[in-house]
Order: sequence, then C-alpha cells, then structure tokens
Amino acid sequence: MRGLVTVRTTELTSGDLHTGVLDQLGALITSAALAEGDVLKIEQLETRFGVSRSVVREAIRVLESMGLVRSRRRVGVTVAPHGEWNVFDPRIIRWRLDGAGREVQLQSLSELRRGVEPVAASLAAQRATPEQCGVMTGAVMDMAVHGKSGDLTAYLDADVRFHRALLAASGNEMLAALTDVVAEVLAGRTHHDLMPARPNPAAIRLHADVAQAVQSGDPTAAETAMRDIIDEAAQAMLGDSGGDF
Amino acid sequence: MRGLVTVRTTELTSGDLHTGVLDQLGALITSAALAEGDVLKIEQLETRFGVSRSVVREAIRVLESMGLVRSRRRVGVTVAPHGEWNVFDPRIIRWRLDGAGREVQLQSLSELRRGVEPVAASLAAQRATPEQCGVMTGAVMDMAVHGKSGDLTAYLDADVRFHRALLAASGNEMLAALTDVVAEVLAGRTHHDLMPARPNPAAIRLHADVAQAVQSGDPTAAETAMRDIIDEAAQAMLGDSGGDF
DNA sequence: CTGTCGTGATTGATATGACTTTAACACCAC
DNA sequence: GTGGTGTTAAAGTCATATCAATCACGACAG
Repeated sequence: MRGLVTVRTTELTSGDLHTGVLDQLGALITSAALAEGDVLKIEQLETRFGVSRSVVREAIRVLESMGLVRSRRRVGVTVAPHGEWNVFDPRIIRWRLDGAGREVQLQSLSELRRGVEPVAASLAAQRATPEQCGVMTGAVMDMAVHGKSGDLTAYLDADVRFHRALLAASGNEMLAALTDVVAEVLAGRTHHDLMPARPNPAAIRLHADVAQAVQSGDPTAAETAMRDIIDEAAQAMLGDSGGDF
Repeated sequence: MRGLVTVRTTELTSGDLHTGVLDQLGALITSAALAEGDVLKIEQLETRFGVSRSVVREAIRVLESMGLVRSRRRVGVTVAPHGEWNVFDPRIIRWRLDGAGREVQLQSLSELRRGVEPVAASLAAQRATPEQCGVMTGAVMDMAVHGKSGDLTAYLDADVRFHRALLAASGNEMLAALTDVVAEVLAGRTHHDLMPARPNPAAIRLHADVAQAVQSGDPTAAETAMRDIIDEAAQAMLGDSGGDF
C-alpha cells in the first residue's frame, strides 16, 4: 500500500528497484550532497524512496560493500570517510564522472593512466597475439584517416579501439579492467574541447610506433613510445587548444 | 526455527550473517570451485547455509555488484564470466590471494605496481608535504638498519611504511587506494623466500634516492629511481634467491 | 559530585509468508 | 518448421514479527 501514497521520485531505472535506490544514494554520497558522518535511517529511506525494507537494505548492503557507508545498530547508516571508499569501483567512478566532481575524477584517472598504459604496452609487446596486433594497426590507420579529415568523433573511436586492444593484449586482467577508464579519459579530452581541431600527426605516428614495437616484441620501445603518447597529449592540452602550434 | 535444524557450517565470521555467506560464495567463485555459467538457486542457498532469504539475497546483491554473478528471474543466480568481475575490489583480491590463484594474482598485482609506483613517485615529488617526506626518510633509515641486521620482518615493515607514505603523498586517491596491493606484493616476496637473506644495499640506496628526489621536488628523478627499485626487485627475484650475487 | 551499573528505548538484523513480475519452456495451431 | 500462446519456476517486492545490540539516562553507592 506504500506505493499508492508515495510517488516514486525519479524513476531512473526501469529494472530492479534496488538499483534505483542505489544509484540515487550513491550519487548523493559521491557528490558530497551527503557528507561524511551524515546519518541515514533505514525507515526514512523506505518512505523517502517509497520502497520496502528489503529493497533499501539491499541497496545499503551494496553501498557498504563499496565502502561508502557503514551500518551500525542503534545508530543508523553513516556515510564513511573518503579514505574507505573503493575508488576503483566502476559505479563510483561513473557517479563522480556524472556529478560535480567530474574534473577531479578525470584528473585522477589521467594520472593513473599515465602509469598504467606504458606497462600495458610493455607487457603487450611480450604477449600480444597477431590478431591483437592487427586490431591495433588497423586502429592506427583509422586514426590517420580520420585525423586528416578532421572527424574528431571517428578519430576518438579509433583511438579508443587502439587503447582497448593494447590493454587487452597486456594479458593482465587488472590492466584490461581499466579499459573503460582510459576510454573515459580520451573521451573527456575530446568532449571538453581540449583536443586540437586537427589531431597532431606526431601523436598518430607515436601510436604507430607503439603498434610496431608491440608487433616486433620490443617491450622497452613500446613502453617509451606509449609514455611519449601520454606526454604529447599533456603537452597538447597545456598548449593552445585549437591551433596546431 | 531454521537454525535449530540446520547446523550453521563454518561459522567463519563472528559478525553479520550475510558476510559469512558472502565470503564463502566469493571464495568458491574466485577459486573456480563454481565455474562460469554455474547456476545457484536462492532457495538452495538458504538451506545450504542455514540462513533466511534476506541474508542470502543481500549476499547475492553484493556479489552481483562485484560482477561475480548475475541474477535473472526464472533461471537463478549464474556465475558471471571473468571479464565482468571488478578485479580491483579488495575482497576479490583478498579471496584470490587466499585461494589457489594466489600466484597468478600476485603476478597481476606486481605488474600493476610496476606501472603505478613510478607515477606515484613523480606526483609525490610535486605534492608531498614535509611530514610525508619525513616519514619516507625515516622509513629508509629503518630499512638500512634492519637490512644490515638481517631482520627481514622489520625490513619489510619499514619497506611497506615507505611505499605507503609515497602513495599517500601522490595526492591521488586512486593511487593511494593501491597501498594494500603494494604491501601485499612486498609481503608476498618476503614470505615466499624470494628475498635475498640480506637485502641488497643498492635497493636501500634507491629508496633513499626516491625520498631525496621527492623532497627536492624532482619528479623525473623520483620516477626513474622508483622504476629502478622495481627493476632491482625483479632482478633479485630472477637471480639466485639467497646469495648476494 | 562522580563513577558505575542497570534498564529501557531505538534501530538495525534476521526470519517468514504472501503476493507480483519476468521469462524460459512446452504446447498447440497453422 | 514457424509463430503465437499459456504454464510455471524462480527471482523480486512487500509487510510484519521478533531478535539483538548499544546508546542514553537515571538510580544508587561512594
């Protein structure tokens, strides 16, 4: 009978109810709308979201497993300090990218990427299959084509394909799991107009260098070329955004 | 009344019931005792663990949020393909380290670390506070002392303290979140007798170099020195384990 | 006045039964 | 065979009852 009284606010998810509650609470916490130490009562949440106890509890459990909240008897559900968050949880990353902390999150991810991708390149040079090499070189060719034509969307797509293949070829599942992170960084750069109107040919060449080094099984060359890619991108973003300097 | 009938097997956790179920199921899945595609029925799990639906459901929800299982109506809870696992989830890492896959997991973590720590060093050189520098240099001194005396346990402790401080000083929460990972790699090396009986003095010097570079605000030097640390460790493990070669 | 102990109130944790929704599967008509 | 349709297993949701922890507060001894 609860559903008749309380209008279910912001029916974001068509699927399971707990997902909706989870998403909303997660977004609130990660956006600091709920600050560390804030206390939630399960009963409040039931009425607030117009769902039953089971649903709220399941959402809370998941939030707890992400380290976002802690649940204690007689006290309630309290928002945990940032230091306890599982900041690698894809949902948390997503919430922060979608919320106010987008810039900060992208900064963190970029720094992480700078460490991860060179290692992935090095490992890929030792482990990549011919198929994976093919995907990479194909992606580089597409980058060249769309870079020349100035189609930034298609360029981004090829770029993501390249990095996805590289991370997969690293043969390390943890590195591979960061594919979405890297893709997000690349996309963020494009969508924030931090890309030059026409991609730097040098960047494309560097991608080709990586592909070449991976294919010929040269870990060191692959690693340094990949580091150059990231440094080049950083340079491009620091310089004028739009010119070809 | 269920509790009177079914003996609660392996009461591993003193705390919440769902944690116990979660741990057991998680360990089973990550150890491949439950393979991809295997199907679990909630009702089965109720009787198997001697707990109520609420408890099972909450555990399943968390497993689902980790990407270990997927729950679908009319079919049950199925073990998800490895590619969907949130391999950065601390619990998953823990389960794998404690289970049969320990070696593989440590290998993944080592490779990840090789990418992460140099970046962390670079960032720390730009952001570390004097206090953090103090902790690092103090840790290096302890490493020197215990290294000379051959007390590997105390050496490990100082080593972990050093790397913990460095990652924290990076000012990047994602890098900082990998502290436990790095600590685990370092500990694994010691506990698997992959350390020389007496730590290489060169390794200690490299740690000092990093601390020095961080303190003087030299990102490049910090990064390369950190890379040297990791390469040295790899060398030491490849070489004879015990001698001073 | 202070500290200890007991007791009640508050809130999460668990158990359970009833009902709803989804979708796999089988059956039937064509 | 192809396609529509009904059956039904299993998860999803709701509501309620009871258990258990623990915090607040007050009584009481010192």
